[in-house]
Amino acid sequence: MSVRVRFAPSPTGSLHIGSARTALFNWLFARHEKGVFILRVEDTDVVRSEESHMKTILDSLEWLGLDWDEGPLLQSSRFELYDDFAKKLLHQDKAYLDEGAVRLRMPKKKMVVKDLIHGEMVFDLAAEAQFEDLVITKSNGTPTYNFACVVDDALMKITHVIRGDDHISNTPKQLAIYEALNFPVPLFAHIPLILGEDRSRLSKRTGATSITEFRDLGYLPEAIVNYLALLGWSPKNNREVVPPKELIEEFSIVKVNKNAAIFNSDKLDWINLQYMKEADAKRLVKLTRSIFEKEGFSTRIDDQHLEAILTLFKTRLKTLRELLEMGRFLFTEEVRYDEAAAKELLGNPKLASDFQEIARRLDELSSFEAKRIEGVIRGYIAERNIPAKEIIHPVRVAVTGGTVSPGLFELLAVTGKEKTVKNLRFAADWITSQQK
RNA sequence: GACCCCGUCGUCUAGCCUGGUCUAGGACAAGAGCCUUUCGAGCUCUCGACACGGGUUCGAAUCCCGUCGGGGUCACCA
Repeated sequence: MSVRVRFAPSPTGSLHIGSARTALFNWLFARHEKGVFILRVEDTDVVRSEESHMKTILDSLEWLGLDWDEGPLLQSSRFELYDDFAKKLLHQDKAYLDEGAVRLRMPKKKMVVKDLIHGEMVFDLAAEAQFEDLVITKSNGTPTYNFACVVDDALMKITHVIRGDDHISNTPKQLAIYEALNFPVPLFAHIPLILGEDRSRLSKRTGATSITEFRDLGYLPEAIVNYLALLGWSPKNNREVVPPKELIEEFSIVKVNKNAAIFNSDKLDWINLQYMKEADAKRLVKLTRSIFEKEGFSTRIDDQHLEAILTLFKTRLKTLRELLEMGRFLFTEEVRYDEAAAKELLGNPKLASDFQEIARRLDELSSFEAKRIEGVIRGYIAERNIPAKEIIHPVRVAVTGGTVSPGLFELLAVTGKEKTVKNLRFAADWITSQQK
C-alpha cells in the first residue's frame, strides 16, 4: 500500500517556520517513499480563518518547492459530512448532546499511541481530567479540530500522520474517535518543536518567524529547506549542505530526533551563503528585483548590470537583502562613509591628489575592465613608490564608503567608470574640506 | 498543579537500539593566525559537551532507578 501523508495548516496566519518544517518532513517522507502528499486546509474555525491567509500559505509552500499531489481540500466545504458522522455516533449513543454541543463518550481505559519517533506512549483516559467527554460538534454546528481531523484522515486514507509534538496529547483523544467510528488507525510520527533562542516557542520577538518574512529578507528557498531539514534530523556523515533532491533520497522519519531544537539564524545564514555562491546570477537578479520592489526601492540598473554585480557580491552576501547595505553605493547617488573607515583610511591629506590623479587616468580608459583598472592603479602606485595597500584601501573606502567588498579591481569595473571617477573626486574634495 | 515528551560542546548534531574501537566525531558561532586587495569571503588552528546522583557490569554517553532542568497539553482554537 502506498504512503499517503498530509499537511493540514489552519489559515489563521502566514506559514510559520515550525509549520513549514512539519510540511517539509511530510513532503520528504512522501517523496522518499514515492507516496502521495496531500494538502488539507483546517478552516473549521469560521471566525479566525481567512482566505488571504490560505493563499499566503499556499504561496509559501510553492516558494519552498513543496509541491502537493492532492488538494487543497477545505474542511469548511465538508461540514455536512462531519455532521453525518456526529449524528451517527449520537444515534449509536456513543455521543450525547450537552448544551447544544455533541460530546463523545470517552472510553475509561488506557490508550497506547504508537509513534514512529517516540515509540509507545501510554495515556490513562480514566484517570485524567483532560480526557473527559470530548466535544466533537460545537453548538454552532461546526466540527471541532479533533473530530474533523480524524474523519478526514480516515476518509482520505492517510497512512502516516506526521505532525508537531504539541499534538501528542491530542492523539489519545483522536484514538477514541477512531475507535468509536471503527476507522483504521494510521501510524503517527510526532516531530519535535522548534524553539526560539530563549528556549520558549519561536515568536516574533526573536526575529523572523514566517516563510514570507524569510523570503523578503532574501533567503533562498533551498537554503531554508536545507536548514529546516537539519533541525531534528541529519543525513549520513552529518553532511551540512544537502540540496532538496538528496534530502529526499536520504530522509528517514524514524531517524528524526526526539528533542526540541533551537532555531539558530547564524547557521541559516551560513547555509544560505553556501547556496548563494552556487546560485545562478540570472536567477538572483529576479529575486533581488522582487526584494527591491517590496522595499519600495527603485534602481535604474539594468538586468545585465545587476547580474554582474550579483556575480561579484554573491560569494559574500548572507542574504540578498544585504546587497542593499554592502552594495548601497551602487544604488544611490552619494556615498555614505562608514565613520570608522573614513577616519582610519581617509585621514591622510595627500590622498586628495592621489584620488584626483587616479580618477583622471581612469577616466581616460576606453574600456573599463578589471585588468585595465588594475594596470592604472598599480602603475600609479609604482610611480609613487608607496605600499599598494596605502592606496588600495583608501580607494575602496572612497568608492564604496566601507571596508568590506569583493576584490577592488573587479569591484570598480562593476561600479562603472562614471561612478568610480565621481566618487574618487568627491572623496578628494571631502578630504580637502576636512583639513580646514 | 496533573499528565505526557525530552535532556551529548553556546547552538545544530554523530554516537545510544546491538555496552568496550569515545582521552566523545562533524558543522555553525566565538577566539587566533594566514591570505600582504579589504572583509562579514577563503584556508589553518584553538576553545568547548555526555544535566546530576545511585545502581547493573570486568567495563556505561550507551542499560535500569531516582533527582533536577527544559518543553508540550489540559478550550464548543487548531
